[in-house]
Amino acid sequence: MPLFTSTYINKVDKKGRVSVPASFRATIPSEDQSVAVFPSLVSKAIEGFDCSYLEHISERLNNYEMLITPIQKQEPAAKILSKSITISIDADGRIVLPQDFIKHAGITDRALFVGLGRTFQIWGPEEYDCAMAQGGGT
Amino acid sequence: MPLFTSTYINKVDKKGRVSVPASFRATIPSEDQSVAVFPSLVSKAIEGFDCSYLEHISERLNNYEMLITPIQKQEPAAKILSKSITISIDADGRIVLPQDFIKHAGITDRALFVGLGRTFQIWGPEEYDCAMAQGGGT
DNA sequence: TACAGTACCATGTTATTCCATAAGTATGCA
DNA sequence: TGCATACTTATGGAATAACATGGTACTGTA
Repeated sequence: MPLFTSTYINKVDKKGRVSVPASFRATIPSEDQSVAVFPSLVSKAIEGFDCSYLEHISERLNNYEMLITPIQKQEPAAKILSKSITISIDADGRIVLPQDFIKHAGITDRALFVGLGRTFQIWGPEEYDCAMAQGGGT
Repeated sequence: MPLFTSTYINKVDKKGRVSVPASFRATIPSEDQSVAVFPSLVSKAIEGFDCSYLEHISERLNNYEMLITPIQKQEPAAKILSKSITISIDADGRIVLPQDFIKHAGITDRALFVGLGRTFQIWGPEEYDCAMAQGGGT
């Protein structure tokens, strides 16, 4: 079951250190205990996935086309790649989120991990509730 | 293909532990003795199915589209994934239901398993009778 | 030397595994 | 057909392992 599912809330310390939910770690190949993340283009959240998914995003780009296309007209995939970083998961199962990512998501002391199958998101709990209340409810 | 059928009532202990009906276990592939469950989006019940069905739901999502679509506009499949957990069935044929799932279904000390073919539901017996009385009965 | 980043260790809590028992069901034999 | 035996199933409790989290020590860098 290589899917990210469920939601978890973990604490974030002053240095931006936070535990990755154990079930998320289980879906990441044990060889490269690391994840790729970038600030969402459309939400106050951090998007995340395992690193192999980066290649999947890259395949959407025709890199030659990019050479002759103004940056304003380039695909979202280009923007995603330019904003993504890979973070390694330490021996205790934690990652350190960059301060600007934390700021983008409005995270203070707690992080909400949302599993979405092949990808996941990291939210500030309050921001997530707020976003879901604005039409996310079914 | 084996199907979930019939209904069973089993006891739930203080920790949320409950036996999965033997006939349900028989319909789950013996390799991964586990089930996926989530709080129903439309009922006071817990929805359940074998894990391969979770992948089926995941395939409904285009995760790349998700990266450029606000969460408020995402389809129900995203919500299901974000609420689903996979629970392994222990050596004694039991699972542990999370407290918030139990609360959602109004379960106290007994759980009603309802077979629905490819999927099943877990209800509090009283809530089920009540729901069936309100026009659900066929 | 001060700082940021990283690795290491320690602890309380929660979840999982193991063992034991009882009840019910099917099986075999006289 | 009646009775005894062996299984499966459901359930309760206790031992064990995993997880999340806070803190400290080490590393390199400005």
